[in-house]
Amino acid sequence: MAGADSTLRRFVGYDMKRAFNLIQGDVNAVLKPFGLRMVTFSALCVIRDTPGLKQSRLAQILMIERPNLVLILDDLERADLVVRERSREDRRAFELTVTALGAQVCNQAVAAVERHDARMTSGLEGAEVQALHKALRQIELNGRSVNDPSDRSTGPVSPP
Amino acid sequence: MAGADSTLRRFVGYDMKRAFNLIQGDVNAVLKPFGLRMVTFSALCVIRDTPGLKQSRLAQILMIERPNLVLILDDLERADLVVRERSREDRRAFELTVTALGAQVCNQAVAAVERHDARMTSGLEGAEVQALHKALRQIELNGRSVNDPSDRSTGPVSPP
DNA sequence: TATTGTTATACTCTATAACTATA
DNA sequence: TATAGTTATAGAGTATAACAATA
Repeated sequence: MAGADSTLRRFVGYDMKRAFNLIQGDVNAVLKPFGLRMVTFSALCVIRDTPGLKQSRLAQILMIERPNLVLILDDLERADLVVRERSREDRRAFELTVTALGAQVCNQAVAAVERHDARMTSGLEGAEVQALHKALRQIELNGRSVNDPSDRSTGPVSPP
Repeated sequence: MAGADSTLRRFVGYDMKRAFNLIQGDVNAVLKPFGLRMVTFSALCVIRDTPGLKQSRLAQILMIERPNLVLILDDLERADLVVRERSREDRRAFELTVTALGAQVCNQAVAAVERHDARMTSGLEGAEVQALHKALRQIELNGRSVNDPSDRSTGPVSPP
């Protein structure tokens, strides 16, 4: 038989929602022993790779609103993984860096998430996983263009 | 330069979260004129394709908790798109069917979501979109196996 | 006047326990 | 006793307005 959700299975968004819900549940379980969630893990990685980063910039990179980032950084600072230091050039802003503990936890968490990722993509060949990354990034570009009419870099929206 | 989130870009989950957030925002905007959200649209489609469906079964199919489904069906019933009727065989249960209006709105919404889907996957060839569906469904299978050790149908988890 | 970080708030989505009515 | 649907509730995640300090 066809399956009760066969109409929905035609849509990428439906397959993606189901896959993502399972990934998110599993990755949060993987990160829990480190005291991290998906979003605090993401912030920790970006700060580690970009020392001195300002909060506004981090919010842009992760596409989250500034007010929501405050709580995420409070969380990371409380766990002694990240520090906020006043910028000397612009005393409104904070420069973000990871602590020694933060760098260590980040390394271990990245390794754990890599294992999680391998589990989630098992049964797919390397080329299939690369094609998946490519497709997801193309969709991200298309979605940005839809939400921001000034971005015509890839031209997927309706022609003039 | 490498991009501040290059560590995260290695993970399927990160690319998928970003792509899905954009898809979800766009599809909800597409569905708003129909008075639908992603989840009420999904429920409407499944009910239309499976007349007489019970609420418990629908919750299983869409992988949502029964209490949350109640509000979704209240929403659809209030809009006169779906009706709940007491089952004669089991008077605890409700049988779900779409109204004539529900069938009409479902048709139009499916067409609108098909156009949304084409927009989101533009720049990808048909074979790439098919490969995307395949990869997402494999991840869903892998994720189910992780969350339910009794499901070894595809064997992606650690061997005994 | 504009920007950085913050507070407060609200709205959605999701998850769990406990209730009712039926089986 | 077990199940179907419901209620109440609590926890995330997300979005906006308004404020203080600084530019």
